[in-house]
Amino acid sequence: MQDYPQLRLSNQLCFPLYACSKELVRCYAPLLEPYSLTYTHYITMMVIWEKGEVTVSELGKALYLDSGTLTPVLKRLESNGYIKRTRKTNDERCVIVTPTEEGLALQEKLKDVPQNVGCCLNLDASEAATLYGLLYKMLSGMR
Amino acid sequence: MQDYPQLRLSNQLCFPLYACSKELVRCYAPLLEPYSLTYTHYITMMVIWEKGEVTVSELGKALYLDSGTLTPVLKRLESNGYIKRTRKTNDERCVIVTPTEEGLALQEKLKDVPQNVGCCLNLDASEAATLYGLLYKMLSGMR
DNA sequence: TGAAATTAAATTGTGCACAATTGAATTGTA
DNA sequence: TACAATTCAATTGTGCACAATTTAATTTCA
Repeated sequence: MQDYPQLRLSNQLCFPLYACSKELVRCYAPLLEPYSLTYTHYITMMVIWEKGEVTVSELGKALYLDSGTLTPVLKRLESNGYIKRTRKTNDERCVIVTPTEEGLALQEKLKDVPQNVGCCLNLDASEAATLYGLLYKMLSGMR
Repeated sequence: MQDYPQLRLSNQLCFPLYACSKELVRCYAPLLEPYSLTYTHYITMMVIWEKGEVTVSELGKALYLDSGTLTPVLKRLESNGYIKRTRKTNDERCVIVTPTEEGLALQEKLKDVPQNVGCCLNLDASEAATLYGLLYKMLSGMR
């Protein structure tokens, strides 16, 4: 049946990447759900916390997401009271996203999430660092 | 704005994993599209080629997917003529998936896909092997 | 200056992914 | 043997992700 070894699932690099990513996102769900956040909301908030104010396209570059994904995500974050969306006064095309007080307060509530997820990772610190480096190296060649 | 360093995007291991996975799936799209396949179809066919015949739940275990995802994927693979779906005669609950001639013939057509994707990876063989090992180690602790 | 080109975000349409539920078949066991 | 529990796939509902298109604002430049 299997004519080419390179077409075996166990010979793919892409597959464990795909599976790990999904499983890891699933680990976050129960930790974020109490705040009505999904994983995508969570990483979006990270960029907003860091930059203070950011346009949709800047968010897209940071997160590798386009407006088709971000627009509904941002609408929901806004309706949940975590962010404000306004237009730039000197360029009405751009939407500026800023955190609300409640959005900033999320940091305190979520500060233990990374550690809690890290625990179910089965990697030691040095392995995690190696993995991190390889993933960013790979990413750098892909866009 | 950023009160906790552990909540910075650049301090997450999950994020490059998530981004890499998405970008890599995107690399496959143009290579698979001529055969009306998505990435999910492609990895599903890999398991079918390898096992020759396989139930939906076996596919789910191999691919980390549930029937909610697989049922529509398998229906489409069937309507495209790549697989057959039948019920086990001794257990009518189970659906058995087998490749058609056309489904088997896909292997020849797709045999260069792994190499073509591998080229845009920016990793040498030893780095890829390290990454592979770490991802499977991580996966092993997650389910 | 004014038309063409570009840019930004939103919209539309398709498909994946998963939780939860359903319904049918099978298995376990009292 | 009957009935409860389990298993399997399908269904339902929600949300992400992305390609392609649209609409509006801005910029370029003839």
